[in-house]
Amino acid sequence: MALASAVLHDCSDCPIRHRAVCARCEPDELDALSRIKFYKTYSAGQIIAIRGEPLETVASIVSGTATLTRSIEDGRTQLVGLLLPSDFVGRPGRSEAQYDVTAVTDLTVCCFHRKPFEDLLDEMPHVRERLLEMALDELDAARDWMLLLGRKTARERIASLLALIVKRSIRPDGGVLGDKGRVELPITRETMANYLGLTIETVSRQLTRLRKDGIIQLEGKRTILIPDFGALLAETGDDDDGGMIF
Amino acid sequence: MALASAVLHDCSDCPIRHRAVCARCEPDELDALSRIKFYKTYSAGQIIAIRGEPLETVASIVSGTATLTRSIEDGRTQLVGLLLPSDFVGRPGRSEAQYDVTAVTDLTVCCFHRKPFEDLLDEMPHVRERLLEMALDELDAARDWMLLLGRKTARERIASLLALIVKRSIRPDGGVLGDKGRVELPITRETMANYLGLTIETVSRQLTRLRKDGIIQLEGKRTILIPDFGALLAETGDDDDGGMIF
DNA sequence: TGTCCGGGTTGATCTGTATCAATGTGCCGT
DNA sequence: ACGGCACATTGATACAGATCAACCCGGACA
Repeated sequence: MALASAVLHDCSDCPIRHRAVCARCEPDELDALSRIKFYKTYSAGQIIAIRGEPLETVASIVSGTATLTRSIEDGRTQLVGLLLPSDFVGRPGRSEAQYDVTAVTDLTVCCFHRKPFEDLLDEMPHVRERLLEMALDELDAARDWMLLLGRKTARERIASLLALIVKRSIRPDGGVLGDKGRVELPITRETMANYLGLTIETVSRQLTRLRKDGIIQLEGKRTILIPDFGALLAETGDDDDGGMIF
Repeated sequence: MALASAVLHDCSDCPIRHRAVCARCEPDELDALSRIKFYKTYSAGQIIAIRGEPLETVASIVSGTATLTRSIEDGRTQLVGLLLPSDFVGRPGRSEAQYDVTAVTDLTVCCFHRKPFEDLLDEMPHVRERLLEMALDELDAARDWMLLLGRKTARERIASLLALIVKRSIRPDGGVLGDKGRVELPITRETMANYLGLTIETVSRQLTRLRKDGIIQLEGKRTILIPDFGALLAETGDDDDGGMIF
């Protein structure tokens, strides 16, 4: 298969590398995708989709951050997915949003209408194969998060989240976004709390504790320096490094 | 496509209906599957796979219950999946177990060696399509569970688990396993606790509270009667009924 | 028939995190 | 330069659920 050695391949003129859609595509397939794709932008805080309401598009995140949330009427909210550039959102075969989707920063997405996208899937079996791999990766990530939510302490949760964001900042090609050891948090304390199943006060307290213990340094509210990534990993409660090599 | 009207189709002589593998298969495809399948049995408590160790098979649960767990060295354990008859376990393309898999009752599984199964996948695109649907369903379930683990109270968690087991006891063809309103718990209090992110003591206490409040009746340790399923659902903390119709 | 043992329940107490409340901080618009 | 506001930190207290501990129950087995 041509292009197979490149794990990810740019989607024609897409400024980012779609993890699912464009990997392993032939040039004519990229053309076919290009004909049905279109871009959309959202501003920070904007609601993209609401659970239960019609959603007739699927999309790749081009830039910015979005969240998937589930919540109960009394206001309790749980973040169930963090969408970063190259992530895919939307489910082939389903015409209603299953989660609330919100832009937490300014956001650009590359969209496809669901129906023509599904038609293309039938012509490009490797895209469906790739979607299956991604879905299984997401499932593994969700189950890791279940361990975090069910059994980890507040401190371990914070450390795990920071480690996750660092790992996600490292591109699959090995390049690093930004300085090594400096993490730009793409989310507020409230979003962190909703991801971790904690309150913002507990998030804040544990961040200061980690700072006082020398595990992290805070540079402003949103930038975190990690002098020793191994020390951070040791705080996550995980046995292993989650498959990272250093 | 023949057999499409039957949502599930028996895999040749399999005593159960595989949700993924055999749905929508043509007779010759069922034959091909039959040639590479084999059965295995485990006794209650037996370990089937260990995270990180080689696992060269995928399988469907025929009868009995198994669990997927993740745990940390200090003993904290989180159940990340409950495997009931017709569930699929194992990941195409991966040769190591990602979770600990344990039989909690006597168990029969229908196995396929990974490699020939993957080869068949390439010849039967609808099986991969079905696997994608299942993976996405599992992902939705995992995310629902994240809401439970992150934000629900102990009482809501117990009610949610009971509701889940009731729902899973209802076959997709509409038939009900066992009496309506009578649930046979396939798992111990410890397993329940590990699924719900609680301790066994809390599980026990909340079950007695639900009993005293008339939501459930306990008949022995493992059998639960639910006089009013709606009342149970009202205790789960969920807005809706999860797509069930009554 | 006794006792052993895994699983379950119940009680007393402890503790990590939530809750309630006050204060700090940076940024934007005017 | 100055409110005003959203976001964040810090402190005091409350409480749900964990922990520690005792006891119960029923089945296996000598």
